Amino acid sequence: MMQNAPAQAITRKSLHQELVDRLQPLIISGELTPGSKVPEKLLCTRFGVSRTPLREALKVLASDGLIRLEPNRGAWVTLVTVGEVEEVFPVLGALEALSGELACKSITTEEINAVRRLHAQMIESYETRDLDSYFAINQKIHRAILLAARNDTLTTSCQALSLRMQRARYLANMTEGRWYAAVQEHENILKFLIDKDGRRLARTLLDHMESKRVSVVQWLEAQNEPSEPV
Amino acid sequence: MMQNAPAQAITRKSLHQELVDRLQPLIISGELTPGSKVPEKLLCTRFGVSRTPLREALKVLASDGLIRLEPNRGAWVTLVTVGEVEEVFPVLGALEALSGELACKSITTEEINAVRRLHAQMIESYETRDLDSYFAINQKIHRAILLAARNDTLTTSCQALSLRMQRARYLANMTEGRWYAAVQEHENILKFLIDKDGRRLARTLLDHMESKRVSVVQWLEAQNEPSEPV
DNA sequence: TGATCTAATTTTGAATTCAAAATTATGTCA
DNA sequence: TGACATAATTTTGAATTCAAAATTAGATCA
Repeated sequence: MMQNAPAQAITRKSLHQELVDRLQPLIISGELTPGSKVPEKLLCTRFGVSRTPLREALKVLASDGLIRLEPNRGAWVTLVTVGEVEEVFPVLGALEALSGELACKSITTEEINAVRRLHAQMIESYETRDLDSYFAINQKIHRAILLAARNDTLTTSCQALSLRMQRARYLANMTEGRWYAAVQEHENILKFLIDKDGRRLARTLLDHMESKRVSVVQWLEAQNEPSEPV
Repeated sequence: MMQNAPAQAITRKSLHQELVDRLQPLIISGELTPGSKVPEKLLCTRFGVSRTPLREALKVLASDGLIRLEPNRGAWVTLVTVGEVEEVFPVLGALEALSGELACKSITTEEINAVRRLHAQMIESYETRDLDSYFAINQKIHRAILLAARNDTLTTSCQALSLRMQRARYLANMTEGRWYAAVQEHENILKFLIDKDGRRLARTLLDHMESKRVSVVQWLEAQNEPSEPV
């Protein structure tokens, strides 16, 4: 009947939402192996919940494209394919460009300063070649611009797509040259944001995303070289 | 390792997916009254299913923004607010603009001819003042361009947002002037598509969406005039 | 009358149960 | 042995059950 309450039992908001929030990082981080089956039973044990809320969460994650449901065969962790990257990045580019444009219209001085500080931190991470930290701060900058756009729908859409790419982007090992270029792009992003030049910021964010796309695709193709593409 | 069968294999739809597909039209059409509670019990009876798959479907619809889940209080049909429209249309505009740009790169002559025919039909609906038909064909044109863009992610994102606006757009009674202007915009859309002028097509689609936004907001505000906004 | 408290009822959230499908294991025979 | 068929087991999908929360109805009293 009642299962013993495991270490960190979940009590907060709706259980399925909590599970969505907990499963996402497992997928992004690769702890749930891409291409593998979602271990329903194991996850139930781990989170101390029954199958009902877990399966509700899986339905939501499937509609976000993080997992794929095969009727009568279970749930599978999707893997980032070149085709998907080629599809998602242009969309993400368009959305980030919009976020830049809108942000320039409503961003406050304080918010700009916050981005300025984040940028400085990111440069520091770049100089010490701390990739993890670099990625994390990078994310924060993009998110800060997104929030300054004052459009929750845009934020949600961006985040959903971003999530799908995050696995790949995390793993994509930057070359020295690409890394340098990315930092230069970010200098421009900061500049145009300070200038509140929406047009140029949008353009730069679009190009930035296109560069990321190229970089991620290159990495993926290098990965697929030795083993099988899936 | 695990190489799966072709994606388009014989996939019976899962019950929850079937329910999502069935509930969407009920919400779009307004059969489920905006702002009202989702009648869980009634829907179970109507569709002859238990609460489990229905509730799974509701979670997915909630993540699409068509309903809102209030913990311990049930599911509520969301209503289109001015704020939401002001948020969604710009995003939809950016995505449709992208779709136009991409479509110009890959659309075939046959597909252009299909749009041409749809356009002609739409003009006919306009001339006979058949609003239902006009809306339906209008949708098909936008969808045809979207499909020509060859980007499933873009299609999915657009459709999801479009769905949220559809209720409002459906109800928005066009003024004679607005309707005429919309038809003119569509003349340009067709022209730039035939010319494969991605730049101008994108621009036109963006402006078109902006016009729609204004039109829908006006209608919504007229609605909110007599009664209370919720 | 109507405001407030309490009990009954309904609804919700989630665990459990159960049938159907898929997977794995076992046995048969060329 | 190994290809195939069949039985046992596991997994999945969905109905049912049950406890908790919310809502409604009813009673009490100022």
